[in-house]
Amino acid sequence: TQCVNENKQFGHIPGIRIGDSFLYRAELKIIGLHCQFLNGIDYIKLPNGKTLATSIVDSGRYANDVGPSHTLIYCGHGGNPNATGKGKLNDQKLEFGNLALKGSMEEKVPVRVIRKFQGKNSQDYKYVYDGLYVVDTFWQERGEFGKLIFKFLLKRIPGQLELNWGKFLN
Amino acid sequence: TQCVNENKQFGHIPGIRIGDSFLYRAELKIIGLHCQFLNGIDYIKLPNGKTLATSIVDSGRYANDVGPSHTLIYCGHGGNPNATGKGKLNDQKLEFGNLALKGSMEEKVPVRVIRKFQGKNSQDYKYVYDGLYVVDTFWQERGEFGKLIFKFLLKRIPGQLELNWGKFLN
DNA sequence: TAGACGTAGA
DNA sequence: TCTACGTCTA
Repeated sequence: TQCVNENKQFGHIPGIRIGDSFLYRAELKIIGLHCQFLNGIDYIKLPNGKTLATSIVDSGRYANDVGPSHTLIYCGHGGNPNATGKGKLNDQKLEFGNLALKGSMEEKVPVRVIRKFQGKNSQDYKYVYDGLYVVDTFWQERGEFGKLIFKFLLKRIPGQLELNWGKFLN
Repeated sequence: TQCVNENKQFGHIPGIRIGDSFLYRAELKIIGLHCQFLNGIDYIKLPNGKTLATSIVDSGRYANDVGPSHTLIYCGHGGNPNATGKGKLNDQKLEFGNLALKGSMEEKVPVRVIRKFQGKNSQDYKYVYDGLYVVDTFWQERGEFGKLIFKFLLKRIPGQLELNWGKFLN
């Protein structure tokens, strides 16, 4: 219970390099890379009450726009349980992780991005640290289930080690 | 994905001592103490097709009969989803983990026991290795939801380091 | 108490 | 696809 989490931090985590891979969300949490078991967006609440995102995980469950490029469109959370369209559907609200990503944009504070690479077999996957991104902008649109969702455009900070996508996709 | 799991083993795990504690089920899996994320009963299938239990976790979610003694009554799995009485209720079947515990009894192969000690706060808990037990006998009875459940009586093998229960309960 | 980008195995 | 003694936060 005395987890690294209590010292959540922005930016790179000392000792963790871009391209480092992990098998379990629990590892990300212990290491401090992403201190949430299930939630895709982790954030810190500042003394002034404002929240800023520290890290996001793209695991492929949401309709994120992802690929071997330097930009990433990440869906907000809430409203569409499990992204399956089953359960109660609601418009997403600008709260919690969504609000934190907006805060990160306003303050221009970089967000760690962790990507899940999924192979053919369900057990064949990895979480890979992809480095720091800046939230460029965000907007609302109708999701596949007709409800409003947030979309955040993130841009990878230039000059960071390139991720070898081919190494993880096979 | 190359997990220790592929070398599941019976008996003590080298390097792990009675009283060692852990925070996450994922740790137990990585270490090889209990190679199941959620399931309470882990087992090995022998070449002859028979299954034997390697380890069980008592997390307090089932109506196990537990206490600082050298015996333990462990409920079988299945039939009562989440042990909440909600969802489909069925009689438990003598299959999977339940069948494996029966096998362990017949072959007198010791089973590792891991206990979850839960404090007042939900985050205040530990999984503690309690050593090796032998399945003494088992029976069926009606559970609180009217369905048949299995109960396994396990006896702690004498001569092992005593667990300091007071250390974990507070 | 519900809800969240969880994992593995049958 | 489903279920399984998950884990945290709001």
